[in-house]
Amino acid sequence: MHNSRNMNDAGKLSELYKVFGDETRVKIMISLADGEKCVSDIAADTGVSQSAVSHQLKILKFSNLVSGEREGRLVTYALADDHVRTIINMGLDHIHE
Amino acid sequence: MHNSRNMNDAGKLSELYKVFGDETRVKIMISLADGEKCVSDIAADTGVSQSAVSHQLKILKFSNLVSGEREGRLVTYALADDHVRTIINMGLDHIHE
DNA sequence: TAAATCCATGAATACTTGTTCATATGTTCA
DNA sequence: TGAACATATGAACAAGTATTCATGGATTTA
Repeated sequence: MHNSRNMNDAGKLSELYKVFGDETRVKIMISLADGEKCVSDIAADTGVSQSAVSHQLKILKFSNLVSGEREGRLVTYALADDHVRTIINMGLDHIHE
Repeated sequence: MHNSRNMNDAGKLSELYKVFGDETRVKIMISLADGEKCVSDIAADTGVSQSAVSHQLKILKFSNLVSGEREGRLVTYALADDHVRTIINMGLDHIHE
């Protein structure tokens, strides 16, 4: 017997976790957990090309996991809220146990 | 500057979340959060074909997110531990906020 | 043992998605 | 305004993966 509330949740939940399911995006979020950074610094920190970082930042921003703000010719990105940090940290705990 | 510990973590972390990033697998885990079930009951509960359920259960078991045990001609699956339940519930909290 | 039931699995297909490459847009400064 | 720098973006390509279909393997029971 289907539970439509849960089934609906399953779709939303998988969409959320799908965003965390990419190494580049996780690298970006771990990098930002250190503090806000501009795109080129993220690229340097993660070893991912500027273009790839920019593409992934767009996805992260659309998913409300990071926020971006232009400051001059730089655009500074930051984790959207502590929830993101919590999800990352909980995963790290799971891995390290 | 790369931090090899974090970069390594990023890979493991994304692998973990990737497993949660599929609607069918989330449906299965939500179904199992209700209690252990055999494959055909999971299929009925989620509306996913027996074959697809079986394929995904294999992935979930390999990832140590569920455990399976044959009992006669049935095979009963259950969530591996409370950690899985926690990850699911945390995601649900995030979605419902 | 034969039939029925339950589950697993391999192959094929279709779909999604992440990266690269080239280039466009936006911003500062000389 | 032109040059240089920072970021964004579209197209194309490649890689990964979830489902279906058909079938094989395992277990019970008549």
